[in-house]
Amino acid sequence: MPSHEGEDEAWLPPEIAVTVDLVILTLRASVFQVLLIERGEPPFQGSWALPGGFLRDAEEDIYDAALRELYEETGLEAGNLHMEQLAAYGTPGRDPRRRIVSVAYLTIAPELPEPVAGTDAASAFWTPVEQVLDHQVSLAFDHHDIVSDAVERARDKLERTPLATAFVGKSFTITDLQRVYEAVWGVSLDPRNFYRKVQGATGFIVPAGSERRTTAGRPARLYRAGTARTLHPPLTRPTPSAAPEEAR
Amino acid sequence: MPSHEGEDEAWLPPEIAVTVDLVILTLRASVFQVLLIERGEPPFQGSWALPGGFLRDAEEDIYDAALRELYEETGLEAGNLHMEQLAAYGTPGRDPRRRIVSVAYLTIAPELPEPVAGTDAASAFWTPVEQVLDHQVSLAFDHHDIVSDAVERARDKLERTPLATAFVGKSFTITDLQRVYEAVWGVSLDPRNFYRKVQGATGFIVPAGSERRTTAGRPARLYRAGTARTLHPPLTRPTPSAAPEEAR
DNA sequence: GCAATAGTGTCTTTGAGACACTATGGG
DNA sequence: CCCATAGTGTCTCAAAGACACTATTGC
Repeated sequence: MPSHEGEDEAWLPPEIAVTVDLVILTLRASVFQVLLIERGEPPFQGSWALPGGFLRDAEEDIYDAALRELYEETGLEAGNLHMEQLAAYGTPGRDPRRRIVSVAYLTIAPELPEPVAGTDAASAFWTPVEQVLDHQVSLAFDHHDIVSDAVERARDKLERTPLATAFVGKSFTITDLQRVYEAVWGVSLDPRNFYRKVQGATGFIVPAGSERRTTAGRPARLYRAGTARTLHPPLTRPTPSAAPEEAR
Repeated sequence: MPSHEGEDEAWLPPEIAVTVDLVILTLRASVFQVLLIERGEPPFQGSWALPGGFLRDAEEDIYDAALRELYEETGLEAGNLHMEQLAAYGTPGRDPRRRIVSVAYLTIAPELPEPVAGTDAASAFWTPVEQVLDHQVSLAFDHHDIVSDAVERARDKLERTPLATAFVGKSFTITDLQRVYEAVWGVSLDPRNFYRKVQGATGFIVPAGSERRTTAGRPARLYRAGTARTLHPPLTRPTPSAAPEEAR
């Protein structure tokens, strides 16, 4: 990597501020929801946005910063939570104040006992993902795009990874899992075929002993997540383009 | 996003340098290769590394910076090339000089007429991907991890997107495509089944008129990439874990 | 008994993999 | 003719989707 574009010796790289943005997804009452906050400061004061913030200092790891923001915004601890990096967003002008590169994280949380607890609880709330995707609510910065990317990533990973188990508690029924797939994919699935496929995916779920009583009907067996990191065979999503004819 | 961790008013976000790193993948003589350079400056002077560099200034878009580096290192222009963001890498200490966040890009190039042309051609060379994955060559910084992630991404996208067409020229034969899959996945495929699957994937390839003569054998029909953005049905990779039994 | 949910079995169609065969070029 | 590569057909098995049926609870 010789000389930087042939500039003079005094050339120094531009100094840029780095933030993390969190797309925290969950199911609440079988509805696929994302955590949003109302911004208390400019820019976009009063607008809705993803939780997030600047790296605390030049020594903080990006992943650690995401964990820290997660805790500050929701009170959630790292344990048992799925969090993975989504992408970096750094278009000049995405923040009107200054140049910022934001690293977005995708976080999946099981349904929580209380709406949202944490430092900024007052201004944080769950919103149906569909309302964001449909532009029924508009978000600050490029956060709409980030949510879109995160949802697409989640939908995709449901097919070939046990990600769905991150949406439910340690023990869950097969019907619980089905609700995850239905809510995230926005489809309805045949429970009998779903049973067969989930059971057939090696290492996806393993029996967890007891049963769960429900208000009505036969009690369901409980399962917990298996050790598989990928699903064989995968749980394929019903093709949204029902008949992909004529691709010319 | 109220007060930043309750620090005093004078808190300012840390200033961080942003770089781009390019994982440029291609097939050369049916071998899956990645473009590496020999570093001419510290740190890691003399080591092999991915091409890349700092953002030129605070107004340069990250994607544009990746395009610029691509041109500077290889002479390749944006057109007809596949380039997508891979991920951000920002572990403190990954660069011994200072804190750096690097945004890696995955680039797929068709086999090029000459080895590598460009500003830094002298120090750039193609290396078999397998040698990098196997640690037969070691790379500066965390570039080994970046290459691993890039290869995994490419392998994955071959299954469900027409990414393979980015490895070949505008016109190609089905056998050309098969060589891409075989080299990237590191497997050998049955040409007859491959034919059926590629032809059956709607919008993957469309006939391109003429035929191509080869040194021996029947001339092959030429195709060009179709308009499909995803493959239905997908071209599934032979399960590397042949029999994923006993996932407990 | 009835309502409601959990779980099983069976049939049909589709696609994957194995592999025999035909087609068309150059020597 | 032979060799090499291109392309087709056929069989078997696995998995997806549709859907009838049985099982176990609360009332």
